[in-house]
Amino acid sequence: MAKQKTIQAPKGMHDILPEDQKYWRHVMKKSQSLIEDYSFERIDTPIVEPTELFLRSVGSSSDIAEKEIYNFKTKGGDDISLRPEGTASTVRAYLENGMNVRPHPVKLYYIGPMFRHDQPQQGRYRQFYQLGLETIGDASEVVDAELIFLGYKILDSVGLHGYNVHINSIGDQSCRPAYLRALKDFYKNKIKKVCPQCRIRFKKNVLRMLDCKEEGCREVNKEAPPIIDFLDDTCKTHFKRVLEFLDETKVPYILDSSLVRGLDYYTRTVFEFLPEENITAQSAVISGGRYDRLIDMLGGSKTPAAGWAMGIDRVVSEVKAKGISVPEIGIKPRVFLAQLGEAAKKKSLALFENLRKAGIEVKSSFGRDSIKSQLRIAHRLGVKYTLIFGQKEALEGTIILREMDTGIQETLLLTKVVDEMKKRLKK
RNA sequence: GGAGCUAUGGUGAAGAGGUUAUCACAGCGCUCUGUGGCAGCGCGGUCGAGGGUUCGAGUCCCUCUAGCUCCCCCA
Repeated sequence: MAKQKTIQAPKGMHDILPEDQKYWRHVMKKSQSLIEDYSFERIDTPIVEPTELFLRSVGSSSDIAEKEIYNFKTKGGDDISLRPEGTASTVRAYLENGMNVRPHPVKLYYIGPMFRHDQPQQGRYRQFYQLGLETIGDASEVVDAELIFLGYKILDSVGLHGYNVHINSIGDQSCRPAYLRALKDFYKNKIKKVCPQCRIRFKKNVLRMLDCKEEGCREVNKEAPPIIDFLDDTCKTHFKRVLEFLDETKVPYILDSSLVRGLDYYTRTVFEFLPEENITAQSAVISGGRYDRLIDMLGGSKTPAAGWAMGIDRVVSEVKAKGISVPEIGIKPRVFLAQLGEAAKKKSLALFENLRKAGIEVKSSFGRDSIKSQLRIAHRLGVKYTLIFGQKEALEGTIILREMDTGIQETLLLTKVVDEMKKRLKK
């Protein structure tokens, strides 16, 4: 029979191999414990949702909706999408499960894979993992600040330092329209100087013109009126107070009037965590903001909320790149149980379990037959002792204990072996 | 959507048109059911896929696919 050709993972998707699991576990454990200390509760939602949920939340003119969404029809004809982010699902679950009657704010977090049909490159995958926080039902500035502070603490706790919070306010329904008009006026007679993409943005979403990276556009944008000047009193006060809270927390932040974010649902505060140096399009490890209108956009009553999402893949790859040491996963064995012959093999399983139950870090390789290969494995594992359990021993009810460093062997009674091992390993 | 680079056993590499594709490490097996850390021997690739040029291609050309990277954009 001809050899079958192997199958690759879908484009932009990859496996997380055993040797990398410790980094993932480290990042998730550290962040989860901090988040739970701040009384966020975990929520898990389906990885697919009705496509309309994302179109309504993220905005139909956003890149996510226009070209990055994985959508398909079910056999029943429903239009379904793989989730491109977590906030919409969380809010949907909040509304659907009547969480609006719980004491507010409702503080939720999620961890899981997200999907965007995008061109893969460094720090950017079609399936990637996010950890996100949402605080629903509290309009006060301290919420924004707490979220940002917590993000900073999380990066710190996994061992990543040197990140700045880039922050801006993009106003709300009452003051943003005036700003958008001003922006339109500003760009009107400069339209031939900006890139083609921006000409489209001019019609669809002027705000996005501000964070265009094209050389020509950046030049133009320098002259653009800053949104701060257009914030109304409540938005301005909100922003000011968020910054005051941040001053207290000592989180390093940078005011960035070009930061507008790609999702339509944001109001007022928006922010990104970026490294001090070598900023690229994929540098943001955490980003988020306030979204006071999303919940009513999704059919709830008007409820203020704020949140952020962290790209776990990016954090993990930074942790690896920086050589931060993380705890190993699994036991490092101190005893190897080698067995040979049918009789011994049969009894080995029970013996292994007895040793394990006694708290002895033991490994074995039951499938192997030759003592030679078993000892070789024992050696590679770096165990201190190997227990050799053969035909003869199984018959006599004994077992050989070999000290690996010296090669000294002695015979023990099978009934005594667990106690003896416990005693020896204590030293 | 646009651009560049890459693609040889599991991993890392050699092979710059010509006999059975080389090496290291790892894996597995055997020598060896009774002993490891430097043993010996063996197994496993048809060279990303498909076309083309040529007497002859891993080696040249084309297309596709994937990986990496950049633009766009995002976590």
